[in-house]
Amino acid sequence: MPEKVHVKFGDIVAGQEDTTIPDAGRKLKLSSLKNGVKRTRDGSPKSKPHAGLKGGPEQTDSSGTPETTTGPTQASHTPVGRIIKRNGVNKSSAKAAFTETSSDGMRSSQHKRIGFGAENIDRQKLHRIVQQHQITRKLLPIWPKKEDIRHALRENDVLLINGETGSGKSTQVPQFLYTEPWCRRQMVPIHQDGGKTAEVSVGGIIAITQPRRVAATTLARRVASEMGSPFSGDIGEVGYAVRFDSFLPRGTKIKFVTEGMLLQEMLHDPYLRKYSAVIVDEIHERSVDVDLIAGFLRNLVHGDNKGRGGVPLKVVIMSATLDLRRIEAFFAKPTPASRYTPGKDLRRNLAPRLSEDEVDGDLESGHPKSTIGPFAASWEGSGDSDGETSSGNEVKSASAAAIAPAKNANRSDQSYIKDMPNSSAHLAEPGNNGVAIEYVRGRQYEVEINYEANPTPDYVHTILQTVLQLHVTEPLPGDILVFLTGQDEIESLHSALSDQAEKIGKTLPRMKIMPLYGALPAAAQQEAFEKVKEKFTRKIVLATNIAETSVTVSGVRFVVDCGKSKVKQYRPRLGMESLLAKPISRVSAIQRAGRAGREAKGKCFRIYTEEDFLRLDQDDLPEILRSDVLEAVLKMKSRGVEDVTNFPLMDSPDIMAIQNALKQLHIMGAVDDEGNITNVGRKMATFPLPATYGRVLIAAAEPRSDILLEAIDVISCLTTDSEIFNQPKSEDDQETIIEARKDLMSTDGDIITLLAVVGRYASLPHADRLDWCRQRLLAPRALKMALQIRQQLRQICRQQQLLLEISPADSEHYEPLSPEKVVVLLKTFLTAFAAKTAILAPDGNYVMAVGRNPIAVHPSSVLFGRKKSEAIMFLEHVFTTKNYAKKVSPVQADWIEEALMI
DNA sequence: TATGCGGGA
Repeated sequence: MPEKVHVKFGDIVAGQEDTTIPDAGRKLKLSSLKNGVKRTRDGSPKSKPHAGLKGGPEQTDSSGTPETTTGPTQASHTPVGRIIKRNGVNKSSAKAAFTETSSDGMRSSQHKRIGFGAENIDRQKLHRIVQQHQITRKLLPIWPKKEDIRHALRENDVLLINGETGSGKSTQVPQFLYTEPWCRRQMVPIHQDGGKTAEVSVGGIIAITQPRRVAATTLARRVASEMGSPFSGDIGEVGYAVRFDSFLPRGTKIKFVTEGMLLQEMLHDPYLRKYSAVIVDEIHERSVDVDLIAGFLRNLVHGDNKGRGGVPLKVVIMSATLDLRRIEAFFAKPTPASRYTPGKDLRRNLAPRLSEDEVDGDLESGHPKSTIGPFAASWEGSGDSDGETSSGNEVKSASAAAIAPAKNANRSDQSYIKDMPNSSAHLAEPGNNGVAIEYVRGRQYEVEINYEANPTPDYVHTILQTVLQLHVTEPLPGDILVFLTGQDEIESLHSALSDQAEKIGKTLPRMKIMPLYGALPAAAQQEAFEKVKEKFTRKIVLATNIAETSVTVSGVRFVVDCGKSKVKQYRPRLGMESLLAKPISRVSAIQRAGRAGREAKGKCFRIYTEEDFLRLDQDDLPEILRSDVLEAVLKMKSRGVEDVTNFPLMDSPDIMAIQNALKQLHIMGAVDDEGNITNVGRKMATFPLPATYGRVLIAAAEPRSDILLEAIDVISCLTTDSEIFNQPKSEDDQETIIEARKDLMSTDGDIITLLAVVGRYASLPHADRLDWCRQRLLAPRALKMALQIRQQLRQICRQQQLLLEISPADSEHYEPLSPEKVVVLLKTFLTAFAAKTAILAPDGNYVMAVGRNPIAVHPSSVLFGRKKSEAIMFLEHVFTTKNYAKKVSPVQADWIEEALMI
């Protein structure tokens, strides 16, 4: 057997660090304290009976329903302290809940319960729960950093925290900070237009952003429990806000939000006056939204804060990977030595990407093999390699971090750091740039890394062998998680493994093979995440990237990594996106391997060579460099950015991509000839929709069209996160589906078909809807969501005065759209999609009206395989095996001409 | 003529 190399995950990540950590200066900055206006303090909490901890052992009050609100008004605009009326109980009698603060968060969280004054029983139970939490909280790696983190933010406005998985940063950092003096709500004078001055409330809440809804809600619940703050009722200190769902009790001090939700709030509150601090969690995932948030926060920190009455906004950036230097440079106080020029100084240094051939290469043997890796040096350099015992306090002090890199021999990592722009300038003046940094070790069991000896020609086949070998040789417990690129690979490996499973001897455990990808129904996904119930059975999860970042797949001790994933890539020249399998980044490979060490020691099998690994890019390309930036540009413009090319972004898109976006926005009437945002553009941005769909709604509301309700119906269907039409898996399925949906599929294309589906569905009594869906093999959950979105969009349209106050209820008589109205609706879509059209060429293929690229109707369209019309409009297109048009409708060539003229 | 990596408002 080949030699194995034992690598601890923290070590790999930590090993990339090769420089000293600037120590936060010890000078006390008084400015932020001086500004502090005396706190409005209400020491007499109004007590009102309410429920105990939701989910707790005893729920004493059954009268209160969960305080979870629905609908956009409350979700996005509810100011804290607003009186929310529910269950017919007016809660206005309760006074503003300002909590006692003390220098010790623990003590205060125990005695300051608001609303529990009269209920000794509740108070005692909560007290016990909080005490129990204290024991586990103190064991978290981040706990000993508590005072350092508080200190850092008293002296600096920006703090970067590098906290690995399991460090406890997401739950603990807000709790460390909410009792800080700078976190108090203040009434400050703000000068307004016309020379008037108004008293405005600033601060009092800490926002913490999450990339995913599930993270925002579950973290809020967890933190509420740790603080003894109720998760139902009208008073509490911890809340959350995600689309369609928010819980914001009066007295909220810590608020978990999705990134998109914070951006939405910035439309109405560009200075984030509600907040004393914004904590950006998981910034390393680098979504477009988080990049925009980082830019806005940088402006708020370094720009004028007159809009906040001079009250500084504290910013905490948290990341699980160590590429903090660029972020530090980004947030550093502008000085002559380190002037930040958007899109120039921070160009990322990318290693050339491996081509498909280089990664696959050719190969004879498919046997897993291990080699000595470059990461043998451990974080501390010695000891502490036992994962079982290392789950205690593993806090990395800043000074120790300076030692570790010397032991790390990886040249490629070092050169990556060395070439990092701006790094040396800032390291020369530690602690002087207004940015503090803390490093916290994570909790991660040891994971042994194995590589292929030689490149594999067919990794699905090699993975099959590897999985079978693992199953035969490794004892239970120990589930296997396989990373593949897409549904097709998952299905083919699934069937190959199933064939083999039947041949396996009775003495071996059974194999429970579970696919896991986004298009699967939620229940099937959930099953893959859960522990396997059957005895003497090994779970083998075949997953896409979905398993890399979201919820932990429990039970996994073995990871098999194909080394690739499908990535979206925008091509500014063609104005379209492709979706192709590409080699993953090193960070991503490390993340995948880490999935084996969440519960115990684990092993990772990389189905590529170590040389391949070393040639991978360090980081993934951030999404903003891979996407059509039309959305991002509109978001900037609508939030007050006049010159988008000078907006500070950690990574600036290609200038051509920005120009394309501006051009498109101009065609849609979202920006005027000078590039300033128009009223149409502002309205577009208020919709929780792609900009194009927002444009369609505005066009639909015009009197000459008068087709807004229908457009809302269609767009509601288009923006559900799961497909309404379950896709056939076999040819037999295909036949039955066509038969079952005969009454719905329209020759007028996918738009009209969706309109018919949601119209029919909504007209049914609730009791009949499920059966109706089943008979037609439609996804009931998706349709339910469509109606929810429809409701939200109708409400926004009413607010925007696009829709009259009265609008039909859900249940109504369904009537198919008249042929005249069909034309109107399709032409309405053309106002935003004129460029996404194709004309039938003489050879019988479609070519795009703009650019003349060939394009084919995607098999998921109702128009697939039907007689071709003279032209088509499509709402989506993607380049995979070839250029495909999705969500297709037949149009006339002269309609396109007309639309392009305007 | 033959098919959708993953998030989010």
